[in-house]
Amino acid sequence: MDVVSPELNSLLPDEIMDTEAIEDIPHSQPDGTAVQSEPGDDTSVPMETDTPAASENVNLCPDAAPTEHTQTLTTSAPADSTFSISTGSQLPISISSASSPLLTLKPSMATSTATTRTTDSVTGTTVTTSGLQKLTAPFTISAANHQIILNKVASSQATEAAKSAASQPQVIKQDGQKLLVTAIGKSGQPIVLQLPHTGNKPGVSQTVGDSKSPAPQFKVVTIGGRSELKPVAGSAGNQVTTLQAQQLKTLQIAKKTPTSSAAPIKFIITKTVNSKGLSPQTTVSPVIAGRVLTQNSPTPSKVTVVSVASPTSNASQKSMTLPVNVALGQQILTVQQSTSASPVKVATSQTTTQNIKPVQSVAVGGVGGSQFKTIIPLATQPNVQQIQVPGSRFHYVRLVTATTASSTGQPSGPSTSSIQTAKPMVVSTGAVRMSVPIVPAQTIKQVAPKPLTSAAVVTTTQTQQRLIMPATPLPQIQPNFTNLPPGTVLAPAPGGGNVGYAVVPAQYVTQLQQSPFVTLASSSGFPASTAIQTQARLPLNGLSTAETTSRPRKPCNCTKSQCLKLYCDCFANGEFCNNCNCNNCFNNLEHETERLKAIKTCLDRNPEAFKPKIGKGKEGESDRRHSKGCNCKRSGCLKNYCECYEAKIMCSSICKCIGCKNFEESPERKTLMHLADAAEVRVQQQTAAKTKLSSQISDLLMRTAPVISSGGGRLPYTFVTKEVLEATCECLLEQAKKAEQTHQPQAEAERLILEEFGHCLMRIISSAGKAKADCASINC
DNA sequence: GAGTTTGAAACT
DNA sequence: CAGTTTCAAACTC
Repeated sequence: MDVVSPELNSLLPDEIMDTEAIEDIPHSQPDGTAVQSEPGDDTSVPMETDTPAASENVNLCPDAAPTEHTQTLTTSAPADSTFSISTGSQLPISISSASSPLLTLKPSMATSTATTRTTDSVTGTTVTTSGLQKLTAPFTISAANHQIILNKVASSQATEAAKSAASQPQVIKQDGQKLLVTAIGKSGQPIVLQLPHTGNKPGVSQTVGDSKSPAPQFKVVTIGGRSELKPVAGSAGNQVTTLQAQQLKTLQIAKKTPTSSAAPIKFIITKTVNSKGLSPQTTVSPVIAGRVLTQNSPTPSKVTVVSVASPTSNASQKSMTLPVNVALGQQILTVQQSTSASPVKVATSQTTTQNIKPVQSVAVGGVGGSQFKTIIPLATQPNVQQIQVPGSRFHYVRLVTATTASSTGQPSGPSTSSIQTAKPMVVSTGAVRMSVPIVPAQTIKQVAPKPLTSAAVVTTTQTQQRLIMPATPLPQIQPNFTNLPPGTVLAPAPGGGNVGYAVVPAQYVTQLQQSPFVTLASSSGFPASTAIQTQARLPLNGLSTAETTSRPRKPCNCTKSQCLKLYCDCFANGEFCNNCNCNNCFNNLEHETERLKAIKTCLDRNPEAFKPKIGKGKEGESDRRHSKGCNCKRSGCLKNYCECYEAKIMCSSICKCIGCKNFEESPERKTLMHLADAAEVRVQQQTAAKTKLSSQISDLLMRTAPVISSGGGRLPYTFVTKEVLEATCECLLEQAKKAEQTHQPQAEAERLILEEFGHCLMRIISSAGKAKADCASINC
């Protein structure tokens, strides 16, 4: 299976994290395509925050004994001890194990994430591990010091070396219980994760979660960003299991600096913890840029997520009560890098038999079976997993089909562990998974488009969706993220098994979910009920969010541009054409390749092509002005031909217009504005009147429906309904009370009541007349 | 709705 | 960078 090229991966925001299920082959994608890593994939997948390649290939455990207390990760990989994690036909990830002490997790697609679903060998609980993304981290596991060193695949050479040695079992030593993660930050400083020492010797089964052995803890350390511990509620189904093998951790570590985003930080953590032999002291010691965070947990079986270098840590440290199973000792930590320094929201898919509400679970699988399971309650439905990335303007939603998201646990005995069966790990491929930023129903602050390499974070209320990302491997296309329009949504492109992400306007997510594509691409069928709700939009060309939100974009009518040029407003706004009148439209997912080329062309021509034209003006000038200015010659800049006028801003000094009348003192402009205002008021009034009338008519029609049905030859409207009678009577009674309270004479009271009755009759007649006329107009 | 006008985008 | 062409929206009838 083809994989997305590293170049393409480099284009994808690191925040985009998707998880795919890792399954046994029997649970693999319907087509059975297991992604195999390609040599070319071993080449460094460029990441903007990568440390120099030379330093990425890490071998931090020279003293590691290759065979001591180790188990191969790919127990059943027949030929090369390589198991592939296929993240679906579009998001393949392969993990190649090397026989050397170095254990290489090599996602063939950097942006792919993996959701590993394994079946606990003992408890039979199915656990889903999410979070492999951009996992280009060959890591070594030190047998001497309990360290696991994760690092990116710096070069193909390293990977090839790892591959060549794949025939040999992976050696993971548990002596140190230290976990070293490198290449996470730009600084190149490794992160050392100190694995908990359970005190148990390797190979000795230990029950985790019971009264004797508290649940193991592991700490997830992030570089930069605030920390927020994602509570992971262990469920009753998290039974204690005995581990015999490595434990897999998948960490997603954001690199970006924390932002003002209110989105909680979450991690996608997949961990297969082999707490056996680990000392009771659970310590995660990340070394970040020389900083070492060491936190000791009194309860070795507890998982702690710690955010490092989080200046704005507002979330209390929460412990994830993970029922970590005691196992032989080695841990596999996969670090999912993100350019965001802020931690990312953990999104893991839960697939258990437990009666748990929408949850996301961390599935843990190991040679000895699943070691623990993490259940993360979700606010959203199981099939729509939101991934909020603080520090990013994106909100991601992972669309998970029922195959993986809601798959039931596989009751399996101790001998049915998927990993134990040594079958290639294959991420559920048939499922449609998308990591797409979405804007929740409520408008949130988002981060303006910034270079991924930039640590600066600019918050903005803009929520406009733009499209930029390639869905197919297009190495030659490298959009300038600096100029990318905000609000990019990533989604897997349809139809292609080798495609990665497609840039989808956020609102298109809903479209996708409801479109046949999703249904077709999804092996299990994607519930349409997971539609994402309303989404805010960015100010468009200076218009406020409210304006753009309340006013749907006009459909384009392009005929010759294929909607792949800036002539097309949809394309220019970074949106897919939807409900447009265009012909031969290529501005859709089906033509993602062409579209991406067009995007690149536009960006090459004008790096700011997708930036809003209306921006902040110079100091002393209007707050809003056209970025380039207009060039009007004949319209006097008083027609919508003029982009300044269209944006309801005045021309500025940078405009090159001739005969401009779009300035402050222009009488023509004032007149036009007044007329426009008056017209707008009229339109609003008319709209309100129509709305009110329609409502009334609808109400009347509903009330009179039985009468209509029983019709006869009578007037189709019987307005003297029970409700009308009651209302009339109430009016009359009220009038009588009023007369009584005011001590009116009886004659006067009767007069008032009759008068009120007359008013009621008039209202009834009036309504009847209107309804009749309107009904006649609509052939009622 | 068809035709015209207009100016931005694209092209040379 | 300037001139020309293309294009689709805005506008007019």
